[in-house]
Amino acid sequence: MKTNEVIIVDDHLLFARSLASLVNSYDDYTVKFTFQNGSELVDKLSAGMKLPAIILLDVKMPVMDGIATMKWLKKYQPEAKVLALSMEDDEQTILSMLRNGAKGYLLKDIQPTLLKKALDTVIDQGYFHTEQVTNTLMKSLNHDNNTNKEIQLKENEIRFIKLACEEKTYKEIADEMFLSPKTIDGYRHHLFEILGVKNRIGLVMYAIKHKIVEI
Amino acid sequence: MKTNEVIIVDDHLLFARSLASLVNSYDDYTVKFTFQNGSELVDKLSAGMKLPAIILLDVKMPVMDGIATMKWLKKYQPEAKVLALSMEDDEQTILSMLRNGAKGYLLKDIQPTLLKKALDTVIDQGYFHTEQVTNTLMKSLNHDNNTNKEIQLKENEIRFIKLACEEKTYKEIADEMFLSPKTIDGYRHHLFEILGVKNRIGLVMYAIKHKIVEI
DNA sequence: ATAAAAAAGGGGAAAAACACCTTTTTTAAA
DNA sequence: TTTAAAAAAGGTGTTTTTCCCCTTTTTTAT
Repeated sequence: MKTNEVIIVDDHLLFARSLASLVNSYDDYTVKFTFQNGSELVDKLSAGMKLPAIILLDVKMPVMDGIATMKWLKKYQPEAKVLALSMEDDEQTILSMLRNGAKGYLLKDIQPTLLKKALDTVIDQGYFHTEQVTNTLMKSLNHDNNTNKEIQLKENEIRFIKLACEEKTYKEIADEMFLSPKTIDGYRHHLFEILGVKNRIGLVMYAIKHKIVEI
Repeated sequence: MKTNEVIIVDDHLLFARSLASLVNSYDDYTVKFTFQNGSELVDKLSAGMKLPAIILLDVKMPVMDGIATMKWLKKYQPEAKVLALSMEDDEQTILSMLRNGAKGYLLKDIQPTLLKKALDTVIDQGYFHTEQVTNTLMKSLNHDNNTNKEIQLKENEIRFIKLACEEKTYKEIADEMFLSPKTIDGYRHHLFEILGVKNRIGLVMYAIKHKIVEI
């Protein structure tokens, strides 16, 4: 039987190493490499490394995270079969990974046997989704409003949001951004509208939920 | 050579299982149990199970998290040797675990070989601390102010903070808590003072940092 | 060239922040 | 067990910030 090559990308070395030994214990899978972040993977692929059968990709990583990695893969290696593997179970993250082509999304609290099944199913059918993740997605689809549709924020808007999460007045933010307070007021108003929030508190909560600011 | 019993407490089954096989590969350590949360551990200890040589305890868990578990152990099983094992690297969490008696705090991105060293050192010397964690603690000690000293919030203050993280006016919060807006203003003022924040934004950020509100 | 957006601004209402000040309730100590 | 101190709750009013509506100018893109 031919063995399927697996690459693990996870900054938690302890986990990555442990996971590797688990995967290696399956006799039709072999871990070829473990990388600590997306950019190590991208470097190797850019240097001509051939795609493995499956990439197990963590979402939350420093340097180049799961979503950034998926975006790169979607563009330059769309054939890559990626299983996202993460403890982040928020809609936004899951949606983002799947939108960018992940073949499945496993939460790290799954039963170990499920990993084997996921690997097999991705090899056979090209995708694998747990009930848990499917439920999350369904919930998000039936969400009263459309919290979906990726909102693309401008550079200045992001700068503004970050400052709005600090204990600053809009006047101070305006000074720091070398803009008129009225322009800041415009940013504020526009963001309230497109993000569907009512006040600065809502803006801050949005920023945190969507990881625009790190806590 | 006698083998040291280890118990792993971690809700991420995949990780727990993988970690167990890693620990079992050391010939002087044996994983006796893996539990999914603190309360499973507490149940077994309450039922008379004897303490293992070392407990590897995750911090972020549903049901009964690491800090709650440490508090229980401190009270009822102060002899327990616990190594906290977590990806949370924020001061507050680390401090809280160590204050409650953890013998060490390992971040999940450590080199796998360091785990063995940590286990050995805890057995031999009773504690083990990485440079990384020591640095975090030092930084917190030298922190301009005293962000330390666990602040004990009252029930009503916590209720208020949670509502303050929603897009509500103080008037609405007062109504919801059946209190005068002026009492709410008192809470606000008092919290600003004891938490060292300047405005409601600061309060919200504090609440999130200290996990008073879930996001 | 023209439309769309970003930036800047005026004026005003509402909410938040702040400053004192009073009464009641709880807690701790004499 | 009274008394002092501290915490909780409420009152009135001022200043500052936030929020909202609407207009003009400047920049950007088609």
